[in-house]
Amino acid sequence: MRFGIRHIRHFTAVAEELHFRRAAERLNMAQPALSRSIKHLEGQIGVQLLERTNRSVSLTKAGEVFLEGCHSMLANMEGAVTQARKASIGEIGHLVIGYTDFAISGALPQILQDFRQRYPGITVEPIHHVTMRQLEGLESEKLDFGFITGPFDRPGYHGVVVQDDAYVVIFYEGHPLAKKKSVTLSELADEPFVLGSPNDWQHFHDHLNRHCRAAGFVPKMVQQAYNSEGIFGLIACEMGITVHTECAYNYVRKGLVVRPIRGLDETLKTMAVWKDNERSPARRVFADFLLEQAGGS
Amino acid sequence: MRFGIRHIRHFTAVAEELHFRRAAERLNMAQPALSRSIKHLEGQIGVQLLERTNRSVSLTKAGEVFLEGCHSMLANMEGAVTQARKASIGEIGHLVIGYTDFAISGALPQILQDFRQRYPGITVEPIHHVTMRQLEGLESEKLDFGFITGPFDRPGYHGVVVQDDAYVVIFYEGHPLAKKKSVTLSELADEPFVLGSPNDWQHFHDHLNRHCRAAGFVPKMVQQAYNSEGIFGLIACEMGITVHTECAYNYVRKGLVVRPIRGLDETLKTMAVWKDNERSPARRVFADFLLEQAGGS
DNA sequence: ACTATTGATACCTTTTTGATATCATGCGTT
DNA sequence: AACGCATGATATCAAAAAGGTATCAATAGT
Repeated sequence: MRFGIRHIRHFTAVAEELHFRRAAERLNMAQPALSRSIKHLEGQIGVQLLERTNRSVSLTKAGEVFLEGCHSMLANMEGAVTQARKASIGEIGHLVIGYTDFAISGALPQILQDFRQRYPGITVEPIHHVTMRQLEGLESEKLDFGFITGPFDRPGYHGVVVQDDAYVVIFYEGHPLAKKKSVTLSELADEPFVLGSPNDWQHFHDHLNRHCRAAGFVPKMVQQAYNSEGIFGLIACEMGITVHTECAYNYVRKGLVVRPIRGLDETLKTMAVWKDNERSPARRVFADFLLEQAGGS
Repeated sequence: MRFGIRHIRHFTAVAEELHFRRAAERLNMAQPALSRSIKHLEGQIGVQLLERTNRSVSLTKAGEVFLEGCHSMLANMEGAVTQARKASIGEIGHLVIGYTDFAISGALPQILQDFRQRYPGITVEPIHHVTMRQLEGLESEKLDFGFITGPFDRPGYHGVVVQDDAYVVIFYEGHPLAKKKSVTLSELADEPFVLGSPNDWQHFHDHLNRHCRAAGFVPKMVQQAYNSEGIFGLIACEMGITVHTECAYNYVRKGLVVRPIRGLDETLKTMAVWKDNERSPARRVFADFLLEQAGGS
């Protein structure tokens, strides 16, 4: 079966015009070459596709069948080329994106929504992981992007802050301090804390411990949970209080009270981070999108 | 986009081997030619498909996407060629087949069933028409085959008898003659007849009238119907009797009695007829099948 | 630094494709 | 019946595409 796309184009033209000369004109070539081309094609597939009398041309049954095949083949080819071109400029692709509790409670949903609207050809696959696991995923190329708890700066990586949340305290209703409009960290020195498990929330623990140490105490953890929902649940049971970030305003359950922390200027930064990779145009597109969002706002 | 199937084959080989020399071996060609071929392809679609370091080859995202396209394209092409070949030898196709009441009550169902089992690639589309309409359909190529009431012999046409049915009389239960094991035509001379409408049943009428005339009478038609079912229904209402063929044994309703006609050696022949047509391999296949069936039995 | 491996390049040959001129056939017209 | 016109086929030559051989350049492993 030695024939090319050229032959297929020729055949479809003749099959559609049912006229060699007109078909040849349409193909910008001379009629004899076309005759030979068709004959070659027929020879290669071993089937007569056209019935020629000296006055007219008509398709054989096999020709009809083959014509259909030709059409889908040509469409298929155009499609493959178009898709490949789109893939090369990052108009289609797939991104695996890690996120933390803070990211999904904050800026990430809006970012992904905007991005998907602007680049509908790029599918995103968000996966929940704590910061450390995300960094491993990025290193091993299992993740394209991480939305992690900052700060973060590592050679070969890029990052942009997408969230810059002030810390807040979360009380159950009826807690004595809940009556105040705001509290200071040192007021919490003797409170029992409900916190994320140290393994999974390592970054947050580090930040919290640092701030508390600055305020002159070490937080007493009385309960731990595996995610924000769990923490809020335990607080609702009045087992303790916690420090979280202002993104909690969006998600905290009934029966809980959120209060700003007076005198703590530190914030918890959530960053989008990624490794450059020439092989993934979609990744560059998303990176550019993130930088543009950060620069624009 | 000037590239051929050749290029696609080359690319898939390299993409699968991720190695130019091995791919070239697989394609039975030299490595430099392959390198150039791929480069040409990339140039034509304007996208880099392969990432080459001097030590290894890998697919770009665009390459991955295009590879998928190549696979379906190749499959598509193989399929088109195979289908065309099958169509040319009549292994796939479509046949429009006319039939009369006598044919569908007799041999046709078994014939079609056997044929479809043997040539599953050929679809059949049976259409009910009286003999005259079928002959028109054959002439205008709207029908591939007719199953008509014979005899029939016309230049350019072929035919084979598929059914050779003796005539029978159909009485309602309680009719005086129904008590006899058999009757002669002349015994029916004064009976009221229920018959198919002359327009639609022209052939049958001609035969019946001829036989009755030979027996010395003209049948008195008191009711007409448009098909066998209708005739049988009217007889069940005791509006008259009819002459039909022995295929009625298969279908006649309760309350009716079928009796052979003594002394009438004539039969009603149902024939499959068709025009030769070089352009329809499926038609020749079915014709051969019919002739084989007729010859074998 | 040396070797082996890998893809790229240069140069030539073969194959494929196309253009021009011309032929053969059959239909419609005179 | 003869002629002309339209149509596809054939012959021949030229150009383009594709392939082969020899060789180069880069690099990983020793």
